[in-house]
Amino acid sequence: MAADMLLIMGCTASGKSSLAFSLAQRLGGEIISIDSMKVYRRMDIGTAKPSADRLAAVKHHLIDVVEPSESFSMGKFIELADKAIAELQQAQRPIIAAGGTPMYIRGLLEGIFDGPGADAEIRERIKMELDERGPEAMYQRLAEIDPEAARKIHLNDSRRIIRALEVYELTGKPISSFHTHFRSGNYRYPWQLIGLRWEKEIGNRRINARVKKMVQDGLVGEVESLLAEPEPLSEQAAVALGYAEIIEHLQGKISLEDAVERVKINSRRFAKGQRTWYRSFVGVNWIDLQESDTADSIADRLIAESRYFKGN
RNA sequence: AGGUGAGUAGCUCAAUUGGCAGAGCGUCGGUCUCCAAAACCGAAGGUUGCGAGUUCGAUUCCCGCCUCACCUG
Repeated sequence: MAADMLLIMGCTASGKSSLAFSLAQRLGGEIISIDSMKVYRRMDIGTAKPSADRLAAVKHHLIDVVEPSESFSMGKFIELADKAIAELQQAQRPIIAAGGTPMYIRGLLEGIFDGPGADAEIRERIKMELDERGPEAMYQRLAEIDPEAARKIHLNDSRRIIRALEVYELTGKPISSFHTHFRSGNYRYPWQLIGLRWEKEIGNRRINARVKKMVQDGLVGEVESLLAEPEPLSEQAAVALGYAEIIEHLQGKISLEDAVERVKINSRRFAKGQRTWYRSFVGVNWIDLQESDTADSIADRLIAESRYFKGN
């Protein structure tokens, strides 16, 4: 019988990581992080990475896999996650995937289209052309080569226009011809999907408390030392929540107080986006959390409900 | 106490010579297939501090009051 596969989703600061840790300990499993920012080394405090103790106690995959100066993508994530899953399945070990990057979750669940990955060089060139000639011209070009994609992409959405043109340049085929599955509800692995959710007011309070603690734990110092590294931060790492705002502060653009406030607001916005994504996932068992709940108590409860753990 | 300035959306502020009260941010909803903690789209939200006056019509002009900030004593 295949090993258990659990996937935990939830908004930022909902307690996913702690639950994953408790479950992994109890089940003797390993954790796969589904997080576009915890992949960066030395970005620990602001990404709410598990503590060194926890990382030592339970094997975590997809954490600290790239330098802050490197770029990362959903494609790389899926490649690495698939590899880790294959190894764990081979070893018959329970897999607990947990994380809050919704698009990565979707990609892990349903896969991405079988086409070309990101090409920074081409992307950069198209972007320059867009800046020069304006979005209308690029949108017009897209409409000619791929009317279907043009219908779905807004004129102002230059990010997706660029990506569509990039794929066309790389393959000679419209990006819409690659789009097949995604949001199909057909999952590539037999996951048990678990969602953690708080009443919104409580969730916001948890976010504020977490941000406050990050600052107390030395977020500013962490950002300072990242900026002092010889290699500059990659575009992605530099826009990470909690980092972008502190960078602005360190550049003298805003006060620390304002920066921290922005981190809170942006975290709330992020949580809102996560909620929107999660509504579209099929088959999630949502747990409505109470303030008396702890990661351990929920883990115990889940394990007691044997429906989640056929394999043990 | 006197002087000056300001009170307009949850917040910061716009609104030609009086002429349908707007923006940014936030909030809410949505999109999302190799940058996604990104990017983009949409919506709601106002007794213009209170009261009276002039006027066809007042956020705008006149009068009184309240609140806040700064200055002077």
